[in-house]
Amino acid sequence: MDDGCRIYGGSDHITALLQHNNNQLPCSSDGFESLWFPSPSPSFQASDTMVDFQNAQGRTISTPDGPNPNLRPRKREETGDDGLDDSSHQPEKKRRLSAEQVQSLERTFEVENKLEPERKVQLAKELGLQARQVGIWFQNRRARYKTKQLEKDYDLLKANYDCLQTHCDNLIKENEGLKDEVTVLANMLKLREKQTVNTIRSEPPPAMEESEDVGKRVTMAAMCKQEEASSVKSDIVDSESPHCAEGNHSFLLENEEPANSSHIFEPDPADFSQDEEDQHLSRSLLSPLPLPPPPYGFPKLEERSYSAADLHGNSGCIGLPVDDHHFWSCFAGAD
DNA sequence: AAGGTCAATAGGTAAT
DNA sequence: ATTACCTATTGACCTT
Repeated sequence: MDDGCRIYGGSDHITALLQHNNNQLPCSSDGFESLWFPSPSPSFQASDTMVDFQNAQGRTISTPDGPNPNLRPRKREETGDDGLDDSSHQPEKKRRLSAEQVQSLERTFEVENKLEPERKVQLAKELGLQARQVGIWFQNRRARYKTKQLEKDYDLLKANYDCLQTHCDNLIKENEGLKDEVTVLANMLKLREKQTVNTIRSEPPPAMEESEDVGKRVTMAAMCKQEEASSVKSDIVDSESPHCAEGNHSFLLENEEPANSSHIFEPDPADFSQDEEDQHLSRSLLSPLPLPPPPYGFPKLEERSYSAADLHGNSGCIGLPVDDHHFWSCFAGAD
């Protein structure tokens, strides 16, 4: 917002009105119903924390909040347009609220981050402030809280991202290791096949006729092929099972019996449970994470439901469905 | 003097 | 149209 926005078209009019016609005050029907002018108020507890906008005219106008000795006229109840040009009176002096006032406001904010109009007026009376000041304080306080919360959310998301990144890297490494293992085992099988063929060739059966001999050889070669195929297949399957980590590949190399497919594909309860685990993990990793809304679409305070507990920092899984809390709980340490 | 904090302002939006 | 709220911003004050 540049200074150009601060050229008050309406306020110039009002200022001129005040300066040139002391007895003509803006009435409430023109949208300036909250206008008032400073004057000492018996009920007001003077405080050096108050903003002092002593008006030169020293006039008073009644408002729903009563005469305000501190503040410049405003168009709207809480944050509306200013009714006066700054250049028309003394320079504004901002004063901070006293520690007691802030303390009380903070206490109230912990209970209710938004105030009912009646409560606002009551609190203002208690603290010797204008209701509008209380409203502005709550407004700014909500903004501060939201900023802080955004920072927290960002830190949490970043920690979650880093965690997932690490997990992903580990999986990639593990996958590469398993691929290497498959390659090594496949090469070993090829070597073994060659050795088998050489053995058959070097030991021809003595009492076998030529045609019978050829037939046998073809059959044996076929069996070898079948064995090779089964072994490789089972190896790949097993590499994805827990047996892989237990080093059971040696079974395939040491066992002289042909590969038994019924054994290889025998359903193993452990495999099932592992599959379920893997599938669950895959779902967790592949499905879109239940991320909180992006910053540009940050939910309104009402939507976020700023409860008292929330205000105390219990919002570890902000915006997440309850079901997702289990998943996110693995990052609990990140907070 | 620079940078941070905070009360206050300006303008926009949604609900009524 | 009014109202309450939000966001961005200003400007006074304070701390370093």
